[in-house]
Amino acid sequence: MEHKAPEPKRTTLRNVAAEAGVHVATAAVILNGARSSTVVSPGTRQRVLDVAARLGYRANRAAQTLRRQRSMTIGLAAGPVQNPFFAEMATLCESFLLDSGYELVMAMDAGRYLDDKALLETLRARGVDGIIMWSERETEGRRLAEKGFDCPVVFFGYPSESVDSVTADFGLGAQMAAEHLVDIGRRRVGYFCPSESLALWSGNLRLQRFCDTIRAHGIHPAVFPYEGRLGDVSRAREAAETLARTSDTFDGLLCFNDLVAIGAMMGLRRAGLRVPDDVAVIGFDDVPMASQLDTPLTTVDLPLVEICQTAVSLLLRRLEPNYFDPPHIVRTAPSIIARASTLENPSHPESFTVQTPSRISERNT
Amino acid sequence: MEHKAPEPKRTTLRNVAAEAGVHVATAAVILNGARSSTVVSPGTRQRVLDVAARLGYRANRAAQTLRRQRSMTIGLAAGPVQNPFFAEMATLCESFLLDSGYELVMAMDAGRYLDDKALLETLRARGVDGIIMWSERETEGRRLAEKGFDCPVVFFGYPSESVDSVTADFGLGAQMAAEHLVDIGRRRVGYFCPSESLALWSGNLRLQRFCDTIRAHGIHPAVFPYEGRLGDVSRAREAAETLARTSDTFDGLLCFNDLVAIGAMMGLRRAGLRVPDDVAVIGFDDVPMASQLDTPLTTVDLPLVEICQTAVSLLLRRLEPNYFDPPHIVRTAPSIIARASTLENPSHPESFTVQTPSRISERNT
DNA sequence: GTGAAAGCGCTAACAT
DNA sequence: ATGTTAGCGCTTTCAC
Repeated sequence: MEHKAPEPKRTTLRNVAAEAGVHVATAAVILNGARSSTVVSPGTRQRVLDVAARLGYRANRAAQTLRRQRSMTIGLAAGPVQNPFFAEMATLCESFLLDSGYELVMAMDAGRYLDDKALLETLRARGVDGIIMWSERETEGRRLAEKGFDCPVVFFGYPSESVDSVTADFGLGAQMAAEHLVDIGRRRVGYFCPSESLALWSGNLRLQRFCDTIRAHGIHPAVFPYEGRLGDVSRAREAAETLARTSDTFDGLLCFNDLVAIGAMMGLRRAGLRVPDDVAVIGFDDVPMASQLDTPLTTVDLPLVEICQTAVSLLLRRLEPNYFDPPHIVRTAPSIIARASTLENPSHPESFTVQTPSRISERNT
Repeated sequence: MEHKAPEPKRTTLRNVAAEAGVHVATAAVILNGARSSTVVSPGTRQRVLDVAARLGYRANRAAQTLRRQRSMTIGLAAGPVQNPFFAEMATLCESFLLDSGYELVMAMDAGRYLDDKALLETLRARGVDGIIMWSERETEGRRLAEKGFDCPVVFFGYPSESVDSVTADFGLGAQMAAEHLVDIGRRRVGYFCPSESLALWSGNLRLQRFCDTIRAHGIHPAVFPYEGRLGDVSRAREAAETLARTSDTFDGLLCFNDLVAIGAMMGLRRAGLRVPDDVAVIGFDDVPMASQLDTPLTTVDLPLVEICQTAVSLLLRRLEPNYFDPPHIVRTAPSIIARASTLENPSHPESFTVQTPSRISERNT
């Protein structure tokens, strides 16, 4: 039993041209606006436009890409989109790219945890003109990009000598968090993080600077790493619960990120500890859920909008012909958003202050 | 100051062929495995393979797409990836597609809330061979797909007469949830949902069947809609808080989805109500966070893996030449996962049972 | 102001 | 077993 005819062949430029009685080249100039010396008469233009509209013409991207040698797409190689931080990042990048006429294609990886080299290759094979890459460690992909990939790459992560990069001052963030814990009177403070984060540049930075800052206050910091991945709330919860049951040596915790902090708060609570009364908790990223929790979470907020905006413009700049600037390094400053999870007087559970230092954004040439 | 030379031109099939001393066509058969009558001698094959590896040859997708008239990509038009349900859906679809040699391109929409017609067009313009579309309402996009788009489309949503669709029995889910609330002794039960959901097929289904089921038990159900979007936890929280402060006519709540339920629980708690003691709460979707909450959430779990798997195979089937079956409708059954948010005796906060009816998957011809 | 022609990189039917 | 040929749909330089 036949249901439908084979698909209607798509309208091509040739069809439009024929129907309008002009040459394909003319139609091309009118419809796909190649900047050309060609000027067309208003009459012809309108006629072609009309015909195109009537026939529902849409340019064939593959053909355009092949001919123009650029696809007007940019690839994003980041973490799994299940992590709200990366979901947000993807959305922001896409938004800024669209403003410039580009489209975003994601190397989603289907949770297969390919190495980032494969991600890069996949993206390039898909014909992207450039790549925004979350790069937090010395990986094969990073090395590949650094020694000169066949399309421009921008890192979001730690600075590179040979590739544009945009980075956030995670150290400062950790310092602010540490000082905040001390400010509210906590003296037995620790850093709680999944093992995966220890391999990351920013993970180490957070850890180091947190400890340094705490020590500068004459306090001995504790570090509580647990076996787990960055976005795994349930591992964080289990680990925190275990930790709380086997040790009571802390009253303040900086967590690697908000997801970890959310897990931690739940684990602590299951173990009978109260947040912030017994333990103050701080996260990183300000994911949407953070402000909605029963105990809203104090967090170090990265200027993600600025980060994505910058990454996009750096990349698009590289795409301009005859642009051979040395690599840029753009640094952005985090801010701390204080909420109930670090409230001094936990009687009313709303956020009490938002401390936002002016953002620095310097350029290093 | 010059930083790097213009990009190295990519290795093309012609380069490889020349270097290996064979014709491009031969190289094409060897490297890009076009199914052809052509058989090559092992010697030549190896030589070409070696050269290709040495030169780092990768096929130009645009050229292949243009020539083959298929891109080996499938588009996904669904909700925003910030919603964990859609993030999961995207990941699953991508995974199944990869298994079949296809890639997933997402119409992410950058939070611009384009109508789905525009989404479809965007995807098609990007050259996808087929589209998986979340379709829960009579929209322009749905109509466009139903009257015959120029590539196959599969709906995830409610059944269509002219397009393949996969759907979950949301009605059954709502019924199970309603009965569960009654079972645990709740008598003043309501349905809590964002206004956006009322426009959705499944939203109405949940609402209707919930009310019907409740009435069948001789109880008068309440409906609490609030102004808001599907994935907006904060609006749900505010609405629930307001509701709790202005009315105490409920002790059991079915929420449109888990995100709404999470917001609801927080709002209720802020208003001084306890979950499940004062109000039992149920969600839909079983998002990862649901099981991790302080009060783990009872939820109606959709067989998302099965749904995505099915959508992918239906779509790929349509792509086969000479396949003209009438539209398929595949229905999947939800199950209810009972956790602490509906515990009868809320003394210990772990999940106490997982009730999973066998899944039905029928086909309608 | 418009048309002609060449070709982007690859594939598939056909010839040898 | 390999080479020839003819484009896929579009852009761009150049000629008219």
